[in-house]
Amino acid sequence: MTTVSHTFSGNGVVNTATQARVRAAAAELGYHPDVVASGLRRSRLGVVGLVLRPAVGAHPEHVGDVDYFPRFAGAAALTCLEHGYALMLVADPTVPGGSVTAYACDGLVITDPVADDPLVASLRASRTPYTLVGADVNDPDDPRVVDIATPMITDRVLEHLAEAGATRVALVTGYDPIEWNTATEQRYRERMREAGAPELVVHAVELDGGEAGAQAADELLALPVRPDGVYCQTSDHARGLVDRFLERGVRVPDDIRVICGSDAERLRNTEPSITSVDLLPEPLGRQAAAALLRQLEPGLDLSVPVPDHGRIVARRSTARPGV
Amino acid sequence: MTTVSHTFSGNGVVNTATQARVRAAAAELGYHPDVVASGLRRSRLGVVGLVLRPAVGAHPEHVGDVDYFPRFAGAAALTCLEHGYALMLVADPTVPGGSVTAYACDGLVITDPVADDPLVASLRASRTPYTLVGADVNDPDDPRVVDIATPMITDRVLEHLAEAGATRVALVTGYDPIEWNTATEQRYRERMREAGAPELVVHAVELDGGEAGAQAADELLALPVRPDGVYCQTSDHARGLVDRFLERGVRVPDDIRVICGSDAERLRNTEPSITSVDLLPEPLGRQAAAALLRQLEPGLDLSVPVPDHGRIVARRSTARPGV
DNA sequence: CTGAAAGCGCTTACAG
DNA sequence: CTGAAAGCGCTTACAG
Repeated sequence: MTTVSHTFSGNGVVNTATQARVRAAAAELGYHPDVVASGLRRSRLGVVGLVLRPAVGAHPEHVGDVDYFPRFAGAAALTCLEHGYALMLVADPTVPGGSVTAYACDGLVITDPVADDPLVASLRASRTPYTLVGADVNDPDDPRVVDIATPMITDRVLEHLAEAGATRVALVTGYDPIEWNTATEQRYRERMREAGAPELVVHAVELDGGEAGAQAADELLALPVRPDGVYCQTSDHARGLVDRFLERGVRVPDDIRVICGSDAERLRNTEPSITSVDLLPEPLGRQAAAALLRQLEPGLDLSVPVPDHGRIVARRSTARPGV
Repeated sequence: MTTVSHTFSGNGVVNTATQARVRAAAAELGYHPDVVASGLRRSRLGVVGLVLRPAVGAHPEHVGDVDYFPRFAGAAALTCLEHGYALMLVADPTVPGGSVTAYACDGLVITDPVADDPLVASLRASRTPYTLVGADVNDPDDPRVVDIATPMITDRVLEHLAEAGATRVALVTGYDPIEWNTATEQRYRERMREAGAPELVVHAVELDGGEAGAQAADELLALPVRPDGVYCQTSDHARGLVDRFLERGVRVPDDIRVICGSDAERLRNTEPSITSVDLLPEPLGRQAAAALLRQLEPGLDLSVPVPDHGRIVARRSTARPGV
């Protein structure tokens, strides 16, 4: 048994000829080592977990912006596979009654952790390696965070709107307490204050985003100073918002320019098409996986490109009027 | 121990009050059942594996059409999570020296199995549940296949080219022995024979697709009868093919119409943009995951929409000349 | 309803 | 270099 174990794990010293005999016998018998038993014994399964926050287990229909998630996961998976790890997409184990599979992973990548994330607390307590994509807003100094550059992206968006001719810009953001929401709002308010402009912020619930976006449109149109530019973070909201504007006879982009914070299919082939930020999830996914693998195996040679953040895809909804 | 095991697994009978005490104690201690140990004992981990064929382990840079894979995996993952399973992206365990993690899964989904796939043979031998996406071309009657409707898609593509004015259509296909390649070629040849048209087939290697596509363009231009329409399956090939056409002064679509068999980012924002088939991987992913989950738990209530196959996204490269 | 005991298939010192 | 043995944390009949 020792010999077989050693030849497959590469741990002990085994005569090459013996190794060959072992492998030949294994092939003949269809034997291969049991990863689960080995994982139990060594407390190491060769699996990286990915949990998507917030709310994937709870509301599977709402995976943030649906175009973002598969691109992120795909890139992370390839990075893992290249280094002998599998990537497992797991449900949040802290939701009551939920699957606890996540705890089987050697480490976890968590996208968009919520404030005081209970899962992060639990991982810390059990000393499980983890990497966050976007910071816990109540713990901005955790070093195990992949930067998503929210303030810089906010700046770029506001500049783009200004160049498109907007002078009074509103923000439509969500309620989930994740960096993407809170840091965007914070930066937006800073910039408005610096410019002496009014801070026009509307919050929209994440669930049923189309309807929530329409309501946000109504709220914006009811403001004493009507905005002529809107930064709307999620694509569900942006879609509902623009449709409601049009219903009510408000022209996009002529009366109000709209930019969405996360690119998605539903922004492309519509009238008008909606400008958005491509968050470039692939390099982020590679980055996050690499950061975790480095914790799992400090010796690993992992060079991944440092991502650029937030490329703006200009579409009709921010074209200069008359263009 | 029995009591704790039973309260967490729901297997035996435990007094509700006792259950509450067990859970309270567990919460206080930070205890949760070890999925790996339980998996070892029960030979069931609660994990569905997904292996992407061909060649992901071997050539990670070449994941077929890169837009297809994450969309498929994302949809499959959501279906699994909704039913308490995790989805694990695993490397092919039959490649020598590769990770053997795939065998830890309760069942596997395999996309684009190659002819006489050794992994499929090994799963059959070990009676591991599996679902194939696209048939093994040497075993077309395996019932555990999710249909990818290659002949129907081929028909639609040829009709689209005909409507765009093409009268001599060539096919650029790959070498991998997967249904998508072989069934496309077979159907194409049938249709050409029926129409009394020449069968113009060029094979291009999958690796380094841009260069291979350029070479395919040269081959097509060297034919005695030059085609005026091309069905090019992969987006790498299509991109290289069209670029070479343009370099050599052949106009697309005026001289040759081009349609690509798999939609991808790189076909959209180029001059000319390239018409393609959106293979609608999301419903396929849901379908495949559901088929596997049904094998794992026959009682499961799984209703997934039956997918439509292959929606053609018309772009510039098949516009009627002069339009 | 709850303890004691065997065993899932490995890994890893430890003798031979 | 190769067997025998304990133990990873569960599950599951089996007594109490």
